[in-house]
Amino acid sequence: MKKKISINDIANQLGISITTVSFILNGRAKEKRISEALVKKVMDFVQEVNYKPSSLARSLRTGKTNTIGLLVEDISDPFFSAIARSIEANAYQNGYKIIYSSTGNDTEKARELIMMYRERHVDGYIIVPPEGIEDDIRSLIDSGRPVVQIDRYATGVEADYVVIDNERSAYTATQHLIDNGYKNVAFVTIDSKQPQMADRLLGYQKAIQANGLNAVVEEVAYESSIQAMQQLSGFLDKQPQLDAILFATNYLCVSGLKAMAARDHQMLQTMGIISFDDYELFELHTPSITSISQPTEQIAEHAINLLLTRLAQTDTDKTQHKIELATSFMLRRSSLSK
Amino acid sequence: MKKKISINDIANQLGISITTVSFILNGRAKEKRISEALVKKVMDFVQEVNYKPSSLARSLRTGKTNTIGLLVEDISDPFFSAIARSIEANAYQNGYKIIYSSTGNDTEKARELIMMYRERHVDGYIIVPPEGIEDDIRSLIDSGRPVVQIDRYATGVEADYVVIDNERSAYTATQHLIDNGYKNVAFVTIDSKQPQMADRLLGYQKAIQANGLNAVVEEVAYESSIQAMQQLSGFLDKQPQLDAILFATNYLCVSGLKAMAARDHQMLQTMGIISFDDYELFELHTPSITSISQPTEQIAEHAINLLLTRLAQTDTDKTQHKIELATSFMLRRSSLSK
DNA sequence: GCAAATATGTAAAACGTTTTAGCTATTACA
DNA sequence: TGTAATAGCTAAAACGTTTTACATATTTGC
Repeated sequence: MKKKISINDIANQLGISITTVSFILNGRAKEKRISEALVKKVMDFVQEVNYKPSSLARSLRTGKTNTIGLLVEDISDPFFSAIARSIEANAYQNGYKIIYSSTGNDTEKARELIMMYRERHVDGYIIVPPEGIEDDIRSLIDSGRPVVQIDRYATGVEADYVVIDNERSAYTATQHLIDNGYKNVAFVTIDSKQPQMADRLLGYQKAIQANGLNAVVEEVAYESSIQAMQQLSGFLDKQPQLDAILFATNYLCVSGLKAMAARDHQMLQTMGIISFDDYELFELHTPSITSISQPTEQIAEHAINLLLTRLAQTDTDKTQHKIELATSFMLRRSSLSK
Repeated sequence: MKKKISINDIANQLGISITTVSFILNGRAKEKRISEALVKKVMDFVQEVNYKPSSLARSLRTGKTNTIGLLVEDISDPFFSAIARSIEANAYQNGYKIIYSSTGNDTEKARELIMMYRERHVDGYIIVPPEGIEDDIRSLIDSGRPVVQIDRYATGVEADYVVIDNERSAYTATQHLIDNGYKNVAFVTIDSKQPQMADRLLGYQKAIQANGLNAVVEEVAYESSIQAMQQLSGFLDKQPQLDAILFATNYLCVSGLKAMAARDHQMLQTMGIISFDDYELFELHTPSITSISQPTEQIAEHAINLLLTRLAQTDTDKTQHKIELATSFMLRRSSLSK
């Protein structure tokens, strides 16, 4: 348990000033005209004693922590963990570390977490914003801390975001079902008014309307898989005419699949099913499930790039960057027609 | 973009010393006999200006960052992300933040990450150790930094760990297959000599031997799902006598399922299948797949508790804590008998 | 031979806390 | 009245960096 060595120790042992050591360590030797000989001497010594600067002290002085705060809804959700993985890889390549948390889509928790991140002097934020977090995000922006939102965005806040084309994706999927002969297409979503869900609903509605069909929308107050499954089971009972369902999220679809499997295995074969968010399960399921796949790597890449750009520029550019990515349609089930 | 306020500003504005403010903020007012009146005055002021102490400065002074470094193999793996989620929840309740990374089971990357964590003065470590990381972990322990390993452990290192009873789980699963009439049970694993895999193999071998059967072991050099699927497809070709397979990890099983589905759908119905690590997919798969489910919350809870205990005690207790948890057998497939 | 330019380096402040050691005024006690 | 105890508060060092502003010696140009 040897004592940690500091820049001071180095300076003392070498009989030079800590300023010199600092300059050398920060690669400003040429600029500061430090002799090659001294540079070598210091570097060798640093190597020998395996000195590592304290990022704490450095951060205190410079005001930069090289840390990015990542706030997702649930890190154990495959969609978010895939994004987290990509963000992490990108960030590390650029010398940034990630500190993450799950909000559980709870506004109060998210608010607390943002406060914690602030106290820790996180340099930038990547946030999946829950409802009601608008002011907190605005406050971050106003105090010069860059924020990039992903998956959805807080309305009325001029923070960058990268999302997918929800309305078009939902429209295309619905139209696809209709084109394949389904006439009673339902939309199963969660009870959220956030834009990503609103847009999906809108896309569905427009497609239904364009084809002169009847819209059937079921909002699930998702708490647990079991509870959702029960609600959906009841829904299926009440709407026996349905021949297809578009699910707004992958976990809703999973609950739906469970509900159908539990009540009537035949239904799984005949029902037209499409889900938002791809999932390994959908590929292997019998029958396999067509899905709207989100480009997680692209989302992560755009988000981190936006953030790094903001972090690099000193002047606070006020123009908001809005990125809307296309989804890819994972057409699986050849049985996707009547 | 108002200036950040410091303890100094408070002291100045109130005409008192920063020492006093610090004592009050740290709840040491009574102990230090600060008058109630002054305490209130300071507290009110702090509230009013919404002062938040800089954790950086505090950490620099105290040497504690209240941060835990989490190093898993891959945060986007459902098993690890579930653990991460539980660890996160527990840590936050105790005032700790998590900073995480994925090693990809790459020793060099893990080594770098540990160095970064060190530089950042992470208080404690929770690590899924790759092979060859023994010295680095030992070095952490020797310098008084607590480390808890999960899922597996570096051999010959006296660091706490929490794992599952791999040998027994594999034995039980193998025996279960045999009890149900399967006679040619293979074990599909990855090409790793790490203890968790070695123990699974051992459990399988002992069960096979106890029943006087022949062991068939396939080691997959897992790189991608596709590549694993191809290798397994070849394996199935070469071993037509097989009637059951025990998979050492869930992703191997998924690759196996894909391989079987691609070549011969009938095989899926007749083959006895059990996989390590439960996965939502296994429940919904047709037929559903029996699995050995790891208690992720328990693993997380034990890990964080071990770590917090170490962090709390000042004396460096050298006794190593080894926790081995039981798995639960998710018996799914009623067809799990010939 | 002397001013200016250049080469090589350093002292000290600052970042925002915590904590040790101590100071002054009042009260208690005999 | 003199001394000890207590109540209430504070000065200053320390944590480990970065950075501004300057110091000293050497070389160059003429």
